[in-house]
Amino acid sequence: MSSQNNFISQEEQKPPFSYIWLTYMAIQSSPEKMLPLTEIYKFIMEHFPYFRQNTQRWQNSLRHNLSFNDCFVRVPRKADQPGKGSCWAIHPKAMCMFENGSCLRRQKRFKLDIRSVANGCLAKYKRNKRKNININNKTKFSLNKTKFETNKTSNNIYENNNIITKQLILIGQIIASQKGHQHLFNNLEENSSTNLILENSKFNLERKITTTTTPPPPTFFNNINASQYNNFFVFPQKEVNNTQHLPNQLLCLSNLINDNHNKSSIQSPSYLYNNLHQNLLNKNEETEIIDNKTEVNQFSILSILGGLRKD
DNA sequence: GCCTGTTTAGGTGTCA
DNA sequence: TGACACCTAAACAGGC
Repeated sequence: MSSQNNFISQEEQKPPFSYIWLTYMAIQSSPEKMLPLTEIYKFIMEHFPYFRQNTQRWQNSLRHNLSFNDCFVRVPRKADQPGKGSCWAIHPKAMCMFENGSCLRRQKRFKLDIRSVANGCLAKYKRNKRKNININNKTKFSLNKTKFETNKTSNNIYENNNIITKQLILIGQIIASQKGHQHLFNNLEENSSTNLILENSKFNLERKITTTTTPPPPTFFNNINASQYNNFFVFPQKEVNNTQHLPNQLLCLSNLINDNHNKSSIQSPSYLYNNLHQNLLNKNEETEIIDNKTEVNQFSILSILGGLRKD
């Protein structure tokens, strides 16, 4: 066999990187560590000639990876940034995954429980709708029992779970309401909260809800000019009017957004984040923050805000 | 109609 | 060998 036959050009040889890694490299190459989809495409095609062909195929896969993997988070595009769609960033907690892992296969997939609960509810609904399955609301959105071992002996765990379960339900409700499926969650808390609480006990035990100090300024927002987000976010009015069911984190968030909305003042993510924390600390109820990790709070808020974007 | 984003489904390869 | 990460195709929705 001739050496010529063995030669594989750059266009023919697939780079030894998974789509997750390629996306990671693209995002990390940007000054703000976030890129819109088109820029991610552009980076990959510029650096890897293999991807200049069959663009439809790999771009579909790449979009699938962005949506499917929790290590990627969607953040709103700046007001002065042209183009469609959002920017994509790496979840800070997922960074370690790229530091010492294989570029082809990670040791473990990065997964956010909250998002998967909310998305799982909607996915389940859509799937059943497509199959014309009529399911009783009482059981439709319970969590997977095999995922969380139950511990029914501790009253404290039960109480903590009640708070977190409400948050999970609410996040699901908010996301669902944005997509017109709010009615499906109307009776969820009354009918299945006990199951949810028990099923979540291990989940919450691991999180070890603890007191927090004021976090350092979020580095993620350092490059964001607050004025670019003027009047950007709004909270669903029906949730604001129903405050007795709002957990503290979301209640404060809702108040901040709507107060500022009425005053036509700026509601930048960094403003909301900092004031949200301050409000919680003032109320001395920081133990109810769903996750005391600074980065997670930033991205939880951004994630929620992304769903509430007012165009 | 195209682009972006979400989700499902089925397949392959790798690892413990 | 099963679990899981990853790839691919495709359907679909919503926005522009």
